[in-house]
Amino acid sequence: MELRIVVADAQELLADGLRMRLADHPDLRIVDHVTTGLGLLEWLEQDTADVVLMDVSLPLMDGIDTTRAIRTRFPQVKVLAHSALTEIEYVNSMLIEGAAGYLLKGASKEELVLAIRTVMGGGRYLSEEAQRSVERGYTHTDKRMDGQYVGLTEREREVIRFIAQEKTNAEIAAALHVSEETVKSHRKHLMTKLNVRSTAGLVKYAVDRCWV
Amino acid sequence: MELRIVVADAQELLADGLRMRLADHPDLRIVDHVTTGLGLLEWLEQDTADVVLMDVSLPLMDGIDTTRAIRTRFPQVKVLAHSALTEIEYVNSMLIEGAAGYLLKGASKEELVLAIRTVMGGGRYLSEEAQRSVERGYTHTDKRMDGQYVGLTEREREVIRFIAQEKTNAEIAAALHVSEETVKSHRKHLMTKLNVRSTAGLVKYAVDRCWV
DNA sequence: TGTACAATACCCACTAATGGGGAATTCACT
DNA sequence: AGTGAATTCCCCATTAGTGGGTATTGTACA
Repeated sequence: MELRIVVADAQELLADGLRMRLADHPDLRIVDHVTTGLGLLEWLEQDTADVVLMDVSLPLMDGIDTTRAIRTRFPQVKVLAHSALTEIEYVNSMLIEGAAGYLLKGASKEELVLAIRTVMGGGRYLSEEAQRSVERGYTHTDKRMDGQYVGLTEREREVIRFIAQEKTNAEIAAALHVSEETVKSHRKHLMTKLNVRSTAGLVKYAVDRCWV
Repeated sequence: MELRIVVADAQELLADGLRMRLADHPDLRIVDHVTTGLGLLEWLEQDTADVVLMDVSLPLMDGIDTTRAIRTRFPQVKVLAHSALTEIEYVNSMLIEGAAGYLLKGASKEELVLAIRTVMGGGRYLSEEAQRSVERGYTHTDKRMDGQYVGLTEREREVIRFIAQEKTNAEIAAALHVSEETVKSHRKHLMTKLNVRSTAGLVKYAVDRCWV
């Protein structure tokens, strides 16, 4: 009857903190922690878990992509998002990719336990701010208030990475062997999809997803 | 003979993790944790500490500014930087502002204890990557290899905050009641001081220092 | 008491980026 | 065969950003 929990967070210290908070719940056992999304997938190849406490901002493969991979390859594993980010973009993305809940890192011990038990019982758990974020819709602009999730293409991901690395359009065009016009086009699509007004918004998105 | 340690980190969970890691060192006691720089200063008004484990990225007042304030107002308190950031800009800034060491968040239990004992013994402790960062100099460009720290002025801080918030020059100019040309001028100075090539670099800096 | 420097504000010229509008190609999925 | 997504490229008008300056004020300090 023991729940096997894996923590996916870039900070190992955080896993220790979670262990401490679950100390008086012997049935909720943190069996291991991984620091990257890819690491988590490899771990799940070797071992089993009931629930993953998944940060959105993970190196190598972020929480959103990793959650999608888990739904495909390990559908029996519950994903409980565990992040400091409250933006609708991330909450929404995680839920669409299959997360059973979204817990903020500032949550209390009691909320942590409640969230884990809720998702293991087949329910959905949303922290208050995550719930508000979903209800409020996109904050950056007036567009896309439907909250519809639009994924980025591979090419768009490449371009936004370069942008966040302070590359100019010309440099990106050279690196991708396309014309500068194409890069501008991708940039335009990125801004529309992510509902941002400027490069600043693109950079913050890339940073949040550890794409830099 | 007990060392009083205060943890300043936006994530409370991290403080719990540190407590766990120091569990078998009864003389190293984490007496409290605060989640903002301002909160730390208020705490020090009321109580005493021997050492502060200070994250660079703190809300309200970041680790760099808070360290400067501590050196002035509580010079007897040792500051040990504890961050995930390894960029020379942050390592350098913390050391110049008076930090006695720079520890990475991925450090082991043993390194944590060593770092605390070193700074309490009057020494300076630098994590390997922090040491390399200092030696390597600025990474963004070829300029400022001397590693000299250049602080930002109040006005520059205001402007970089607006930029990271996706404001246009016209909007910033209106908000500050100056001409658009002045905003451009500040932007130029910011890029030179921070050694970045584009808005992307400015945004990342503001995000790292929790100025957004 | 200069003078040196930092901070702020401003101007001009040039380049880059943004926001409209399209459009052609390929490829996958009906 | 048709639809749609992805990628590629183009034009044009406007705005933003970059890099070269200058002027004023105030402060620090030799």
